[in-house]
Amino acid sequence: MERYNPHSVEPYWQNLWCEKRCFAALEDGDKPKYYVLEMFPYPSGRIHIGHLRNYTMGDVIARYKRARGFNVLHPMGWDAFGLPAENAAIERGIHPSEWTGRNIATMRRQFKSIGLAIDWEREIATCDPSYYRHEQEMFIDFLAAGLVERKVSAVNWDPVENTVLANEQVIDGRGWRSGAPVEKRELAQWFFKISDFAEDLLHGLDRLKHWPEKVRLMQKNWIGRSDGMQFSFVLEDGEGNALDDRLSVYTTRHDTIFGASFCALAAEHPIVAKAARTSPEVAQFVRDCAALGTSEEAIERAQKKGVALGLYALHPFRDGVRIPLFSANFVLMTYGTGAIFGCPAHDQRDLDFARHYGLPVIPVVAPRDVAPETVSVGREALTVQDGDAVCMINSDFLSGLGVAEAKRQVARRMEDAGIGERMVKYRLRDWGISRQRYWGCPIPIIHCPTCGVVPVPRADLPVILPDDVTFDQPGNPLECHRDWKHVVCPSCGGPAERETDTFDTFVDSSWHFARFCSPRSDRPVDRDAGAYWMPVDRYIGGVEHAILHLLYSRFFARAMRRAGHLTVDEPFAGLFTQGMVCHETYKDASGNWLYPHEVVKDAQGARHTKTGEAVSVGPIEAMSKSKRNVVDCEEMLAEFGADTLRWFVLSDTPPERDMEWSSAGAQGAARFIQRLWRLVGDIAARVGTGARRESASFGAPALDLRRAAHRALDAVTKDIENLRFNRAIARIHELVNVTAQAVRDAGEDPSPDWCFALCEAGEFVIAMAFPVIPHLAEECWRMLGHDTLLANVAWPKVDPSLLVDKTMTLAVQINGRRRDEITVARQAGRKDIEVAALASGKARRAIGNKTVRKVIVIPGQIVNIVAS
RNA sequence: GCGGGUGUGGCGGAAUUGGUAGACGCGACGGACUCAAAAUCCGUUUCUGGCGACAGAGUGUCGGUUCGAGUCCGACCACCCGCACCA
Repeated sequence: MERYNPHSVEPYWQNLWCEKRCFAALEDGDKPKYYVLEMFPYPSGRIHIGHLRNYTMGDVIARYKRARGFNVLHPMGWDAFGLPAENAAIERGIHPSEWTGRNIATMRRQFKSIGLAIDWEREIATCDPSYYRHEQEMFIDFLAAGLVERKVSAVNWDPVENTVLANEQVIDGRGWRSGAPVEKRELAQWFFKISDFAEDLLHGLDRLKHWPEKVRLMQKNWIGRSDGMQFSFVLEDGEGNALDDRLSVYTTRHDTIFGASFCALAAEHPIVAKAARTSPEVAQFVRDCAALGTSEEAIERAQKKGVALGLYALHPFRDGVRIPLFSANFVLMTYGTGAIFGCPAHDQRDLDFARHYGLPVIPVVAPRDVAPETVSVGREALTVQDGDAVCMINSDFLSGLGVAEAKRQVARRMEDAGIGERMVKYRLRDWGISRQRYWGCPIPIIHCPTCGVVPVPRADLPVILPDDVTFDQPGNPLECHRDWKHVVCPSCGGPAERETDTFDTFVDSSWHFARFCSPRSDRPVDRDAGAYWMPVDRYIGGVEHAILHLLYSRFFARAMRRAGHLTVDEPFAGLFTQGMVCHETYKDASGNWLYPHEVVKDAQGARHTKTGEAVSVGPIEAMSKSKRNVVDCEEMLAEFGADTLRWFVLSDTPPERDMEWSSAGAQGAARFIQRLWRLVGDIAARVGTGARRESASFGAPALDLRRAAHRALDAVTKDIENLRFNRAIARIHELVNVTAQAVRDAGEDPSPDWCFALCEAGEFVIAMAFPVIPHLAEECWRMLGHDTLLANVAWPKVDPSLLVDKTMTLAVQINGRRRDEITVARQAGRKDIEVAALASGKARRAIGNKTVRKVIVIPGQIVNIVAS
């Protein structure tokens, strides 16, 4: 028999699906909608195996949901702005738009060759002015709605390149390209006020039932709500003279106020700056802190250091108690008020600091059953959990109270005294969106010397990125462009300058899911289309976007709703985070990374294909260009065809886990493809392609096959619904095995009941495999005599009566140990089962001369005989 | 440090959520077909002992609950991920 040739078959069906517009998303009819979306790719050049796996998962869902009678939206677009295009321009002299355009063309062709059920009519690219003009318009909407702010903020500045660097471009405190030490520079930048939504973004997580718990938790921690209070201390100098300044601190542990033994201020705190004017020691400390750098590593290594300011805070509840003020390097100016009170007894960091500077350590919370005077603190701070078992000690009017009640009392007294108030704070910061880059969406703002900041009038949108820029000098090409930024002020008509910053590319990706609903609309989102398709029912992508992209998108949906563009505020009802594709790593004797195709493995081990030199095999890691452990997707397609690759990347490994690519695995998938093709060929050869009628009666073997087929269909349906593709594939394998055996059993000239059962089993296999291997499935469908497109055929129906057997098989255990298996009628009662189990020879032998004490019968599952 | 997760054959992984551990695939071994190879097909494949029927052990470790534990509870070990001076 000839072999199945994917290279001739696959393009045929791809063209036919395209011609018949099978995957165009329709909004008509009574069907329910389903919106499935994979995170859109950055057009980096070529697709890799990770893309293949990611988009195949979405494709399976899209095809399955279509078969289940949904109107499916499954679009594709390009996250096309970003730094690599500018780097290509600098390194290879190719314009970013040309580089990006070529990559898109290549990747589109590659995606089409893997047979994705995409509505290509809805394709978008974020670098297209027809896309980003709406982004500019929404920025102006958000500005009007008070969701945008301009403020000064620190950036990484490369003094040689004369440009701002992203955090990832700063390596060991130096610019990645220039190698120059990076400076902190204060620049006026645009911010989205995402922190306005902190509470809503936090609460919204509770409703996202179809998100992985892990991602919800990560977002929750990122938003970082804390409930505390902010209050202020009266200050004195060393001689006891009252100061005008008050010291405002934020704490979540106001119950421990009687344990306070110092206050610590960030080096950038205004009171510290004031103290530095008169104290050289403080001034030196401030300089040291500034020089320390801001990398997390540096912060981690730095000792807990501080300097006394010579000032004192007066305890709010205890007359005459003076608490010394320090500036300390572990206090952040950017959180709370930039100042804290330290309670060393119950906080390790405060304790380390207090021990170092010889400050008192007063325990204020202790177990109720311990005498307060016996509580002492050693090297470890006492961790206190709130609860009935602990109470306040050494704390004046709080002593004896529980932690929660103590907090209430302190808050009430401070509020009554007008020195503080309860306050909620968040870790979440506003989203800085200004980038001093060329290849991004221009920020539609004009700076006028007389009118100040003026939004570009809507009639003048889009602000288009100029093509004629050069990359031969450092800095932002838009800044250097000879005339682009020089404009007249739309407000006063005087000379003015355009904003030359562009948006962070996360802005582009924060609303693309909405644009797909109506990609050619002259509004950002057509109201009806948005209301119909949103939210995305299933969003698929890597966990690396668990925080930023997903949080920004959630913010955008809220902001768009406020501006009237959307009717939902959660963009993604369901989220699925898929694992990465990994591969072994290889190095030659001199330590150079090798590509997998440069390595052969045989009995002697791994060696170089050309030199024959021994190769060392390293750990299995995520495919990356730097370690060269990548396989080219197009080469694999040329070798195996799309179906084989699609089948392989979903087999074996659960989709949320990292999988290992291996050529043996791909070959195994290829074998299955051939096997399925032969099986369907065998069935067609035996039963013909004519009409088949359900036989009036089925022989036992044919009925068994039908049962297996319906059981498999039932299981696969549930598995696909739950995205357990590896299990679905295992089930399909099982049915293929059973059906292949049945073909042999049925013989060359099968009876009508066999014909029906064989056909049914074959068609179930094809229909179930279709979402994963659509080309072969279409081909097989036609082999069985159908002239319809399988892409348009409904998912088969399970006959529930075929899911139950006439008999059931139960394990028989003696004292929890399996000894035998019995088969009884499905309707057998507990007593019948017990009798059958006790009659089993093996069971009897295991019982021996022991006495049966008890028999536990779980119908359908197990019998356990307890004997002693 | 804080938070979360995972641990099952040579490997990827199943196990109806407390009920026959190892489905399915990969790899390996044996056999058939072939002059030969590829392809294909049929077996075997958790470990130990035994020719065998069979017996014993077995889901990171130790303990507990239960007629029954991979699954639940407690303690520990190992690895992975996220956040990280957040007051």
